[in-house]
Amino acid sequence: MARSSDARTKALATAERLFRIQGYAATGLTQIIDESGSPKGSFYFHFPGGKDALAAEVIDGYGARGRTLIEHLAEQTKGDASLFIRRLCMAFADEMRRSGFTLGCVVQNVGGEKAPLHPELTARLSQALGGWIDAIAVHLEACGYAAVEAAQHASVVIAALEGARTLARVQRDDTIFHAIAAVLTATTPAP
Amino acid sequence: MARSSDARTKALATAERLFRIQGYAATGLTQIIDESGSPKGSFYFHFPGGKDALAAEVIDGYGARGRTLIEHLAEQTKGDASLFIRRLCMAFADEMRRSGFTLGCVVQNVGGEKAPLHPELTARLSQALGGWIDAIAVHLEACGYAAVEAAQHASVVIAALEGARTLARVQRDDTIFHAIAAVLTATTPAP
Amino acid sequence: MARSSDARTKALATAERLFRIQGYAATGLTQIIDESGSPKGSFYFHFPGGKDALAAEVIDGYGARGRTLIEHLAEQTKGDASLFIRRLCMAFADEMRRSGFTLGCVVQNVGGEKAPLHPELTARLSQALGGWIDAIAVHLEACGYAAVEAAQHASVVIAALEGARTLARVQRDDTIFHAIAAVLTATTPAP
Amino acid sequence: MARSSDARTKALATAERLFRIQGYAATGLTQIIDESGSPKGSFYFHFPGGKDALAAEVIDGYGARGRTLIEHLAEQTKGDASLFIRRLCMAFADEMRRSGFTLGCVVQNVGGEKAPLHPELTARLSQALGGWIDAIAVHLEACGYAAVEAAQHASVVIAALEGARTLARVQRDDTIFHAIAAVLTATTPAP
DNA sequence: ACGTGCGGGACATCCCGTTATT
DNA sequence: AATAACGGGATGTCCCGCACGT
Repeated sequence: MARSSDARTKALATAERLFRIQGYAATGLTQIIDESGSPKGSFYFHFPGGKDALAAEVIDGYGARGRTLIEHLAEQTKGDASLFIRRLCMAFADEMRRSGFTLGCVVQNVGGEKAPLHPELTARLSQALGGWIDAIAVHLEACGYAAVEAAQHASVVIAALEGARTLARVQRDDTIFHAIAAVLTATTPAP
Repeated sequence: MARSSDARTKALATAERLFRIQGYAATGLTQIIDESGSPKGSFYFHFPGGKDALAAEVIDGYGARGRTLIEHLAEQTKGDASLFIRRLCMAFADEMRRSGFTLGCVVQNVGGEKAPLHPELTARLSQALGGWIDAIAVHLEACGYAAVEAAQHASVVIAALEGARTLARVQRDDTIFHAIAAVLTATTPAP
Repeated sequence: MARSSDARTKALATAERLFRIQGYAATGLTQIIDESGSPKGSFYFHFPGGKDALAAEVIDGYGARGRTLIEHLAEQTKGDASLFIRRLCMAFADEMRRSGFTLGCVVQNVGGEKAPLHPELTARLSQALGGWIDAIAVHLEACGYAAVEAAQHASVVIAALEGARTLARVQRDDTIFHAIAAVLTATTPAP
Repeated sequence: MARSSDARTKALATAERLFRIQGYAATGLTQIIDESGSPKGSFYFHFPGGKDALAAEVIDGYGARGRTLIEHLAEQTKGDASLFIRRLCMAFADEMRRSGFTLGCVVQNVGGEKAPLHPELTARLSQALGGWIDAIAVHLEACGYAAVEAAQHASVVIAALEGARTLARVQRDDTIFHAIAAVLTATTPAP
């Protein structure tokens, strides 16, 4: 069965990258089309809803992949909440370093421009965030956290990592991720 | 005619507000001029460097005011690190709630669009962040933290609060600030 | 919809006319678009390089058409250099008169604003001029001039005609073209 | 007696230079004011008529100085029309070379943008040109030319020199001035 | 699914001329 | 005679969304 053209896929990947680096408003459709090498004429065939529809798909995909990463890490660190958090922080630090401190978070960048203006997109962003927090909370609970503390700690982990990306990009330094790992594992129960 | 008009001040205040709500690229000069009621013709008289120069001043002012707020809170909570952190989180939560979950952070929004692309602005953003972290670290040390731990904890506080704004705006909920207060005060030394 | 629209052609023709009357800087893109009736939205589709790219094409076209005119006149005056020069001067005088003494030369007008500032455009202008001088020199040689004198005389003919346009426009009088014809044919070999 | 401020003089000199290099429309008042170092606030005190009034004075001054140069050269070459023309051409070539092939003619540049649009300025340009041609014609007559031929030859000399500046700037080469000297002295009466 | 072209508006920037103040 | 500030418009550029035809 023929899979749908890769024009869609390439446009989505390029848009995600540019949204993470430049944000939503600063990224023009022209730039997305040019850099993705995808054809210009059929953009509105693939994305009838235009730039917002593309952003919606980017958000969903980015959210799902983030959740998958978390679950993958959780499986590798069964029962050890401290190790899990450290691994998660290091994953963020690695990506940041490898990208030359250029990659931000789609949720943060798009949310910072659209949150109060575009309810539908904001709901999607909230879902992405919620998915990550849930996945972390599930694992923390499996590691011995009480339900309420697990959810609370999970949300703080995500908040800290989100903010850490801003710090790391602006300071061009990834030590903040180590700091978070240290502080947020200080109270974890022994595995 | 007034010798020194308030056009500059009004433009800066409006720009700061809009940068916090919409980000940098999504905020047009026209919107700043219109909403601030400042004159159009003399914009480049007041800001010869254009939009970037205006952003630079916004960043510096925002950074300085943030530092002042932190130092003010520190004076009110002498010796009590836990109380200080809780007060700080509540200040963020209050502003977020009062703004209807619309106000983000200048550093986060501008940094998310400019960090890897505009070194001069990025340096200013880094200075603003550094000022906040320093001010917190100074106070934590005064509360009994060792120097290294004080700096580390201070940077995590800022990272968490930065990220919390993203969460709060997107989820339209300020409980994240309480979660941060709870988690980050779990290990503070007794006053 | 026509597969290949005439918007390009119309924009180029209008730009040439306006450059000849008003020069480059004084001619706005808006005026070109308005007067040519060509669509605004697709201007940068047709001329991705903007105003400069349009000027480059205008220069090339104007240069080529000038050369064609010269070669046409040369064919009509085989062996008679004096007649050729007189015909050429009269062609300039006719156009000047018919335009109500408004039409200058693209090379002169664009060159006067860009010559030292824009090397690429200047090179194109030089090519246009060189083409005209070459075409004249070739014909003069065919009329009995020695190679060196042919090239020299050709360049003087072009210089005089260029300057004559300035005189004619400013004085609203085309007698200068007759003066040039008289002076520059005083030394031509008999046919 | 106190002479009027040099702000006027500096503005006029700078405007003349910029008009010769860039033309009228491409030269902003801001640039004139900045480069001349003259105060901005009092520009409209010195030139109540604005940019056009300044241009008018530039033209008059440029025309008068050109006429003076011609008369000076004429005095140095009494009775020798051929030497006079050669000296004149060399003066143009020298200035062109010394300026790095950047200086055009005020009459040509301003006339090319304003001739059909601004009768008053055009009249001034015509007067400047007429003054030069007259001065040359007077001298040629003194060298033995008949009145009609003197006037005719004078106008061709000016036309050729005007056009030569365009060629020289665009080709970055001053040989055209030598060519003109050679061709236009081929028929001069012996001194 | 894709290239070409259109429509109209917004962008940051810079312009020239005029004020009130000194 | 110069300053600081304004008014409003124009600049070139680029945008997003949508037509066509293939």
